[in-house]
Amino acid sequence: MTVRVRFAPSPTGYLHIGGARTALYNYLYAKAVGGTFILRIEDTDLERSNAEYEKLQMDDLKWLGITHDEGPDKPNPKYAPYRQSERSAIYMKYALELVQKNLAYYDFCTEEELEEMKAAAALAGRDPIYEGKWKDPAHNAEASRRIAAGEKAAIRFRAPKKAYTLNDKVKGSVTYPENMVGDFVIVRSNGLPVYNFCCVIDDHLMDITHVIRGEDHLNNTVRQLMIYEALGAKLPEFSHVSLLIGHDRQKLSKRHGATSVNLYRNEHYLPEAMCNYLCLLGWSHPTERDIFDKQDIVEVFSLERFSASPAMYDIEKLKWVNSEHIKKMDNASLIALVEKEPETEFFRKQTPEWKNASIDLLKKYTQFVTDFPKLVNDLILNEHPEKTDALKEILSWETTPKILSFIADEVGKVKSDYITEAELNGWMEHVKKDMGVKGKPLFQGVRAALTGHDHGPDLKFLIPLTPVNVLKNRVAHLNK
RNA sequence: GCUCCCAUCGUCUAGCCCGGUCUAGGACAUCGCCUUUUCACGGCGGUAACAGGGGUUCGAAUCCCCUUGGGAGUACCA
Repeated sequence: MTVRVRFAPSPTGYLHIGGARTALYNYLYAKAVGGTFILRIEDTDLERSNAEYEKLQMDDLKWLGITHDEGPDKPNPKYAPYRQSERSAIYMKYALELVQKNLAYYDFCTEEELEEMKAAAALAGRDPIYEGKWKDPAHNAEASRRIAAGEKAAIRFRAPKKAYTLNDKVKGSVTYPENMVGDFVIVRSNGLPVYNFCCVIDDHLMDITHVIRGEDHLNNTVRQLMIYEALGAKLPEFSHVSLLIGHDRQKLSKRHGATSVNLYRNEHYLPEAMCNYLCLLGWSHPTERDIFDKQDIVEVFSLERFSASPAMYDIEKLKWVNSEHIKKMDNASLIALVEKEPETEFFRKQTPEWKNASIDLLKKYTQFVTDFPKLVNDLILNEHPEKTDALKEILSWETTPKILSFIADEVGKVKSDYITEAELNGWMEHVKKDMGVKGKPLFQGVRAALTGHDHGPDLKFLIPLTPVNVLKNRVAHLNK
C-alpha cells in the first residue's frame, strides 16, 4: 500500500513557520518513501476562513519548495474535492449514518443551557462532560419529529465509556483514560461539521496512511480514535511532532514576532535555508549534519528521528544556516538573486568576470542576499569612507604619508577603468622594497590608502574590483 | 482544577528503545588564541548540560517510581 500523507491548514491567516515545518515533514516523508503528499484545506470555520489566505498559504508553500501531489489545484478525481467546505454532503451522510446507528444523536440544547452545564461542572471541579437530556435514547423519537418538522439541532457523538490507547510514532504509547471526553459535537446546528469529525472522514476517504501533525492535536486524537472505531475505518499511523516554542517557552505565536513565512520571504531569506533550519527543529540528521538541501534529507528522512520535546525557535541559528546556504550556492544563481535586489545598477552593468569575482570575494561575508548590495556600496563604491579611530591611527603612522603620496601618484597615472592584480602587486613591491615598509604598516598602510578602511577583504581581490575613479577620489579624500 | 505530553550546555541536539565504549559528542551564540602579508574570511581552543530524590543493578544520562518544573488540551475553533 502506497504511503499517503497530508498537510491540512486552515486558511485563517498567513502560513505560520510551525505549519511550514509540519508541511515540510509530511512532504519529506512522502518523498523519502515514494508516497503522495496531499494538500487539504480545512475551512469549515466559515467565519475565520478566507480564500485570500488559502492562496497566500499556497504561495508560501510553493516558495519553500514544498509542493503537493494532490490538492485543490491538482485534484485526483478519486479523492476530490480537497476543500472541506466543498465536502459538506459527505460529512452529513456519515453523520446521519451514525445517528441511525444510535452512535450519535441530535442535541437541541441552547447555548445558555450548555453554559449552565459547563458552569455547574466547573463548580463541582469536573470536566464539562455533556449529560443533557438528549443523550438519553428515550428522546430519540421526539428528536426525529422535531428534525422532520425542520428544527435545527447539533449532532453529538456518543463517546464510548472506555479508555483508548494510541501508539504514536513520536510519543510512544499514549493512554486516554475513560471519561477524558464527553459526547462531543460533530455537526453544528447550522449544519456545518466540526474539525474532529471532518478530519477523520477525510483521512479515511483519502486513504491517508500516516498522520504527521503538531502535538497540539494529541489530546484531540482520542475523539478521532472514537470516530475511526465507529466508522470501522483503519487507523493511520500517527506521529505527533513536538511544538515550536518562543523565548518564553510558550507555543510559538504571533506575539513572538516574526512567525509567518511571508516575513522571511520578504526579507529574502533563502527558501532552502528556511527548510533546512525548520527541519532541524525537532528532527535530527542521522550523521549529525546540519547543513543540507532537500535532496540530502529525502535520502535519509525517517519518522524515527523526531525529538519528543518542544524546540525553541532561534533566529540566530536560522541566520547562520542562511549564510551557509549562500556560501554553498553556485555563482550564477547568486548573481541572479543579487540582481533582483534594489540599488544594484552598478553591479548589473559589470562584466560577467567582474560579477563572478565579486561574488567569490563577498559571499563569505554575507548572511543574507540583501548584504551584497550593501557590501558593494560600502567596500567598492564608497568614495569617502568615514575616518574611524582605527583608520586615523594608521594615518598617523610615520610610513603612511609616504605610502599615501606614492599611491596617489600611481593611481593618478592609471588610464584604464580598473587596475589589475599585477599592478597592485607592483605597488606593493615598491612600497616594500624601495620604501622599506613591511608587515602590518605595509598592508594596513596600503589598505588605508586604497580603501579608506582599516580592515576588510583581501586587497588583491578587492582592489581589482574597485573602479579607478573611486580609488582616485578616496586618495584625494584621505590626503585632505 | 482535571487529562495528556515533555525534561542532556543559554539555544538546537547526539547518546536513551538494546544500561558499561560518556571524565557526555556536534552545531549556533559567546569568549580567547592563531597575526611584523593585512582581513569582517579561515583555523585552533575555552566556558557551558544529564532538573531533584528514591529505587533496580556489579554498573544508570540510559530502566522503574515519586517530586519539581515546563508545555498542550479541556469549544456548536482548527
